[in-house]
Amino acid sequence: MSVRFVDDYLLYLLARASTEVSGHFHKQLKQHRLQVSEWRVLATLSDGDGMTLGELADRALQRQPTMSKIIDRMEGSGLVERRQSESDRRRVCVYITNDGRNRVDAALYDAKIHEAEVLSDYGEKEAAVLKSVLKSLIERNGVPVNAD
Amino acid sequence: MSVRFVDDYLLYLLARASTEVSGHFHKQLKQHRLQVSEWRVLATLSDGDGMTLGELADRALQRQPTMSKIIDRMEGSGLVERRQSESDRRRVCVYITNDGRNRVDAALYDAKIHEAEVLSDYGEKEAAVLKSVLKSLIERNGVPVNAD
DNA sequence: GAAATTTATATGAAAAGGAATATATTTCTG
DNA sequence: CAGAAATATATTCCTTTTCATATAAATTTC
Repeated sequence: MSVRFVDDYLLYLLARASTEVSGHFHKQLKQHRLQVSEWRVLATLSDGDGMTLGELADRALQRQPTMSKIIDRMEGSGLVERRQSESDRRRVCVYITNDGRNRVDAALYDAKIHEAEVLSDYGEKEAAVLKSVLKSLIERNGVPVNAD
Repeated sequence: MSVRFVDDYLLYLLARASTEVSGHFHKQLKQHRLQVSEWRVLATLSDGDGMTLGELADRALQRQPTMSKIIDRMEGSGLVERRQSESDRRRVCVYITNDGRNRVDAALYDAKIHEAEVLSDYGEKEAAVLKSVLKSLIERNGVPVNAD
């Protein structure tokens, strides 16, 4: 019973764990009529409005041109709105609308429950260690995201 | 300095860690002229040919119709080939060609170096714990993948 | 301070992905 | 064993993403 390469390969384990764990929640998102990318935008904005489009792209794990189009759609469906920055007119900041706020609040509620369910398989300390290792992987391998 | 929701949200940490850690390697893949999905197919097949298209889709984190198209492309570029199963003619098994084998071997070489680099930030024990937690997340949240 | 460079976002064409469904084969049921 | 149900893959149509590049504003350089 040999172990396949991928079954012990870190990048695969990360990708697969992310996919599997997210799977259930992504189904719930459909009940909120939210796409995964829309959810990520709203969740990212949920506790800090007015982020630039570029920063939003980084945080929501999308490329900049993709984010432009995601915001196009979300603006069209009334979830967010663009406002040009006054200090730097190249920049476009994105804000949640009241509608968007209501939608994301409902989804956030489910997200927290789901996360608690996933983590209920582990002890409190174990969960903390998992998160902290993930954060360190992000820090050490990612582009720094503006440490303010 | 409040902590944003997403910055401590397990699903986000998983997705982000996966994206960031894989980022560097995915750039290397370009030098091998391999797409991420192609790499995943080849890596999955690399130590066990002749998997059905459906099983391959599960393991390579793709949906079945998507995998049909990926295999179309890869067959076109000579990386793999389809063979109909004799015992069950609905099934299509996928095999690496010699060309595909050479390409994946080169990429596997880089993958192992890259993984070692990422893990070099951690102790041997710490790395083992990380992988084992990821495996348990996969097991507990995923559809069982045929425990043979 | 004008030209060159850099930075931020948008756009267009092409590739890839997704949902629903068609097709073919096998298995189950009475 | 015939018909129904289930399973495996392919296909169609449509949406989303990507790559390359355009546009516009700010910053740097001389």
